Amino acid sequence: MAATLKDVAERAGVSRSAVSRTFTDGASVSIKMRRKVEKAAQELGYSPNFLARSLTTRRTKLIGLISNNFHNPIFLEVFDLFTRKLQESGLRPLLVNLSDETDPQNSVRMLQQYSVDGVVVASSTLPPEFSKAFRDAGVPVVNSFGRYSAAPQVHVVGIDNAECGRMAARELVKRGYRKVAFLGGPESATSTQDRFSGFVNALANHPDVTVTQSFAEAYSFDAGRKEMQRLLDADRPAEAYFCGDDVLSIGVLSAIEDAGLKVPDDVGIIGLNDMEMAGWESINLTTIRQPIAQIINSSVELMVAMLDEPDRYPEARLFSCKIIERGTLRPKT
Amino acid sequence: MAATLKDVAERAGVSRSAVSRTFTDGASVSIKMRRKVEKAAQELGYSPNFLARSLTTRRTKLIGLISNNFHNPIFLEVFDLFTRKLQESGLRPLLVNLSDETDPQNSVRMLQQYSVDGVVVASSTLPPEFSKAFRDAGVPVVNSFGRYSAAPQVHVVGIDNAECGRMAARELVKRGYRKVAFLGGPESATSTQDRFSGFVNALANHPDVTVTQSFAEAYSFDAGRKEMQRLLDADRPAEAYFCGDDVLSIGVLSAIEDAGLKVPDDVGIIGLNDMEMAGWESINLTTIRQPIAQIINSSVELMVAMLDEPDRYPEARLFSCKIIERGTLRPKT
DNA sequence: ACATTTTTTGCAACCGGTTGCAAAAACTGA
DNA sequence: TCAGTTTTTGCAACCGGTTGCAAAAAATGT
Repeated sequence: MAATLKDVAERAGVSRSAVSRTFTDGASVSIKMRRKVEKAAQELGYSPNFLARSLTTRRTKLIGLISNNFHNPIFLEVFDLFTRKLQESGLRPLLVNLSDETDPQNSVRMLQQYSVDGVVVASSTLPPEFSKAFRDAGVPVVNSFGRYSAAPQVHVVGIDNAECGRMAARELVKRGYRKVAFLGGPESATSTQDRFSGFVNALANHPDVTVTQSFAEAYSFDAGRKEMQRLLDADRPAEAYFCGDDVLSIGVLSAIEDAGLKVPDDVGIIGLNDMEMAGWESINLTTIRQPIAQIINSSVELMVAMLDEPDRYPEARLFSCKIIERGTLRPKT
Repeated sequence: MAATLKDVAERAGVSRSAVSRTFTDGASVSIKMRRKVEKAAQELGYSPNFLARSLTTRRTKLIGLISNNFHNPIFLEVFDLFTRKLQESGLRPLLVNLSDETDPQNSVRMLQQYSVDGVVVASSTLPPEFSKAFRDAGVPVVNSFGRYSAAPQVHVVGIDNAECGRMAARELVKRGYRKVAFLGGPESATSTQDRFSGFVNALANHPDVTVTQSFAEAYSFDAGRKEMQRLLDADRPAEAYFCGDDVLSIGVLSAIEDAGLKVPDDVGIIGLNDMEMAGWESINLTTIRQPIAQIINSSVELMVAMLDEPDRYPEARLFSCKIIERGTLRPKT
C-alpha cells in the first residue's frame, strides 16, 4: 500500500539507514544523498510511519487529552485551544471521554497501550486519583484546571480558586451587598470547595455581612436553574450570589427572571470563567475571568518540558484572575 | 520500563508466540498455557503494546476525528457523542483541529503518519475536498453532517438540508407569515446552500409570499447578531426568519431584542439543530431538530463496517428532522 | 602525494509485537 | 499398544522503522 522505507531505499539505490537518516533531523547525511533520497521519496509519496518509528525512539508524540466535561460550553474553547497548541508543538491529542469511567486503572492501561508520551487531565471535577494514577504509572501528567496545593503531587496549571472566592467576596462587599450567598458547583469538586472557602474567609472580617451557601448538582445551566428555583421557593433570595461558574450563573439568571425579579436591581450575580457566552448582550454577565488561553499554553509548554525531563519536580502554575464588569451587579456606590 | 512480551515469556518459561497468542483472541492456546501466561502477565503488569501490534496487523484502531468547528456549542455535544461511541466500539479518536488548515494534503499526510484506520470528518462547513483527499489516499472516510448527494463520492451521514429548508418554509406559511427571510450561515457552506434552495423552492408555489435572503459570516452568535443588526438598520425586518442554525438564531434574537422588538409578536424566528441551549427557558427557541445522536451512532457504525470492507460502495444515510415548537414563532392561526 | 582527521555510509541488531509452518504433544479409535 | 488425527507449541521471518559501530569516502594539512 503506502510506500515504506525499503521501497524508497531500493528506488534510490541506497541503504535503508540512509533513508531513515534523511528523515530524522540531526542525522548525518550528505547533501547529495539527501537529494537522491528525497527525490525517490517524492516519487513514491513516502512519508515515515510514526508508530513504527516510535518503537525504537520511544516517542509517539501522542498526548492523552482526558476530560469528563462535555457539557459545559467553556470546554469547547478548552478543546479548541488545546488541540491548536498541541498541534503547534508537534503533538497529537488522543481524546478520552471519561464521563462515565470511574476506575483510573482502566484509563491508565488504555493510554499505556497506545504509548502516549504524556497525559493532560483537563478537568476541575475529575477526582485527583486519576492524575495520580498516571504519575504512578510513570506517565508525565499535567492537571489543567486542577487544584492548587502548596506541595503538589502532580503538575497543576490553573488558578487559585480560593483567591477567586476572596475576590468575589471583596467585590460584593465593595458594592454594598450585605446579604450574600455562594451557589457552587458539585460539593465534591475541589474547585467548588476552594472557591467556597476563599469566599467565606474573606467575609470573616465583615461581621455585618451574612453568608449562606448551596450547591448545584453540576456545572450546568439546568443545575443552576434548578438550584436557584429551589432557593427562591424556600426563602427570600440573598442580595447577591457568587456562582460556581458562568454556565451555572446563566441558569441562575434564567430562574431569577422567571420569578419576576430583576438583575441587578433585585439580585446581583457574579460568575466565574468569562466564557464567550458571558459577553453575549442578552446575558451580559459580570464575572471573574479565568485566563484559559494562558492556562492551556502553559500546560502544553510544561508538558513539552516534561517530555525531556520526566522527573521534573512537580510544580503548580497559577494565573491570576480578574473581574470583568458587565451588567449583573449593581454599580459601586 | 513497562513489561514486554519477552519479559512475560521468560517469566512464564514459554515462547514469545505463546504469549502473543494468549493476547490475541481466536488464537490456539491450551487452557494450561493460557493460565501460566496470564499469571506471569499479571505479576508483571503486562499489557500488549497496540502500536507494535499494529505494525503487523495493520490495524491501529485509531480514528481521525477532524473538525473545524470549535465555536459552535453544538459541537461539544458532537464530540461528546463521538468519543463515547468510538470508545464503545473499541476505537480511539485522534482529534484534529482544522480551523486554520487549508491544504487537505497536510491533513492526509499527518493522519497517514499515524496510520489511522479511518477518518470521520465532522463538519458541515469544511470543503468537500478534505473528505475526497482521504478517500483518494485510500483511507476510509465518513463525512458526518456533510452534504447529501444522490451519487455520493464518500460516505455521508446527516440530514437532508434541502428538506429542512422546505420544512421551515411550510411551517412559516402555515403560520400565516407572508414576508419571510432566510438568514443563513456562510454562503460557501454547502449546508447553507441546500437549506436555502429548499426554502426557496417550497415557497415557489406561494406567489403571495415574498422571500429575501442574507448570510452571516459564520455559524456563530456574533455573526448572527451582526447580520441582524445590519438588516434592522437597513430595512423593516421580515415577518419571520429561518436562521442557519441555533447559535445564529440566538444572536439574531439578541439583536431583535436590543432593537426593542418582540419575539414572536413582531418577528418570528425558527432555527435549526435543537441544541441543548435552545431549550433554555430564557431562549426558548422554536427550531428544527437534527437528530445528532443518531447521526453520530450511524457514522460510527458505518466506520466500523468500512474497516472490514474498505471498498464498500459509498452511501448516503439521511435522518429526518422534526420541528420542535417553542416560543419564537407565533401560534398557528 | 601521502598520512591524518572528519564525515558519510552500510551492516546488522533491535524496538514489541504477529504469524506461517513444521515439529511436538495430546488425543482418537481399534 | 500403536498408527492416525488433531491440537498446541516454538522457530524464525517479518511489520517499518532506528542506531551503534566499523568500514569507506571525503576533506584536511603538509
